[in-house]
Amino acid sequence: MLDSPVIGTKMPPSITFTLGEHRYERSTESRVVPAGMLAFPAGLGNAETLRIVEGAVCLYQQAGDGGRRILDILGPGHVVGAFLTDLGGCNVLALTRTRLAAVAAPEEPARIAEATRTMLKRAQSHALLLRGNAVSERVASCLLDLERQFGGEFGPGPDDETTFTLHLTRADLADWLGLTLTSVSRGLNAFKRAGLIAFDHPKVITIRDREGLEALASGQGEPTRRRLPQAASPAGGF
Amino acid sequence: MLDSPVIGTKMPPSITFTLGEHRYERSTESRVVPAGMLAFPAGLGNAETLRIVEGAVCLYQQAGDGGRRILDILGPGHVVGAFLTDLGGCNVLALTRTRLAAVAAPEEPARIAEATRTMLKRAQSHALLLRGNAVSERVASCLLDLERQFGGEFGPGPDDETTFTLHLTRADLADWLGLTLTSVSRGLNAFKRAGLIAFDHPKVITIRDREGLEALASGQGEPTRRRLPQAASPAGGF
DNA sequence: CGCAGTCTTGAATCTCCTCAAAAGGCGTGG
DNA sequence: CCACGCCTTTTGAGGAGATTCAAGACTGCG
Repeated sequence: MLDSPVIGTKMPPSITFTLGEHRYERSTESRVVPAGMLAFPAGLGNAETLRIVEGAVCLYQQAGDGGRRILDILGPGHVVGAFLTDLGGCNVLALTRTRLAAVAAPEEPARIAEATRTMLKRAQSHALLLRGNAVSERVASCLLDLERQFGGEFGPGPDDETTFTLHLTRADLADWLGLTLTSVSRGLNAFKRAGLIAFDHPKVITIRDREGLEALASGQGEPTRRRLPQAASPAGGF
Repeated sequence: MLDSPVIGTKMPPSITFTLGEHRYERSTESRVVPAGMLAFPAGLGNAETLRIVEGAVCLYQQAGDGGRRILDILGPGHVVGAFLTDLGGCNVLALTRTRLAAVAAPEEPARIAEATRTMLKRAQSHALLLRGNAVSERVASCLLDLERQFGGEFGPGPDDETTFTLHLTRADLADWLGLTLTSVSRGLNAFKRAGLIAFDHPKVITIRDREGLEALASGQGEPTRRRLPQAASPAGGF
């Protein structure tokens, strides 16, 4: 298991303790959660609102048949808390070693309101993405989102290329995007062959042609399976 | 165009005025918007927060190519306002003659916060619906949602059947559900043949077998095209 | 080194979409 | 009142894309 060293040099004194089989680290300012662990385990102060400082989490629902249903992937800057998990019986799972900072009490209500708006917008965008888009559009869109969230990790490379770590498996990606594992893999490799992205290790992605991906993500690409009907009636009457 | 008579007998004195080519009706307590008209036209006091008293509206984005992208359908009880439309450049369109009541100033912030949470939950549910479900599941789920929202119109019929008015065209439904017009029509008629629903007029739907629809909506029905991959890794690791 | 999990790739099937045409409903005007 | 046109809805046939099933390659770990 991870040794949970304190990252950075100016961290306040922290305490490390064990809950179940996992070790948590906590201080007055931030908390570190190892990969694969819930960010809000029972007994850790569930009511807290936390801001992701580094790492990645996924917001998911536990389906009845044991499968996960990933609602969103959140990186640094996003605010999570009971206001999210209470909404639909969701969980917040750390996809990698994630550091979270408590949101100060005086500004907590405003942060929660802002985060709720942000999540609503993301959920609407995601619904639109899933509404009628082909594999290539879904994969392109999610790559761009993940790049925006995690692209700062290694800094920009030559020729405006960005490399980031994919914290999800192909199966997770498929779950999030409403596709199958094989379709995601095919999509990623098609992009790779087309020179839009590059990857040697399946979890380290380099964006090589952002404009090309954006064109695909917005449905401007070659006319693949468009599920959009012709424009609706001008005045949706009865 | 409609004559905009005041519905009900205990309405407060109202004023009627014309904006563009449409006639609006307004009072200190409520406002009536005809079908096909925006609920927040410029010049009508955009900043107001309104609660739907009766009728139906759709929340949609105007796509670049002129098509609509319907995000949600909202019936009585839902709260709409600038907090929604500002989020993603959306519009709120009345699908039928709709009466809206202003939310009183003292309780407005709380209502907005509550409505934002409600809309987030709806958006997440919708994304999950669109994430991996077949035509029958999408149509069944949306019928149940519309029944919950508009089923009180005619009251329950015999044998627990509920009849409601479908304020949307098949094209609108297809847009909302990420399908095509023909697929929606096929789905509805398949349900009709199966005895799950009934309709003579295409806009007046009777729910005849709610449990059957619920089984379909939750994916418990006959194993149609399930896009769910096998359960993800237990600890989503790297 | 072997194992378990992940990722890639191939072939066949199936669902849904596209294109197309006909039927039904509604308002307008004769 | 009926005929006409427009829009909506229904239904059919064919094809494209994604899924399913299945096998093999790769990675990381014990």
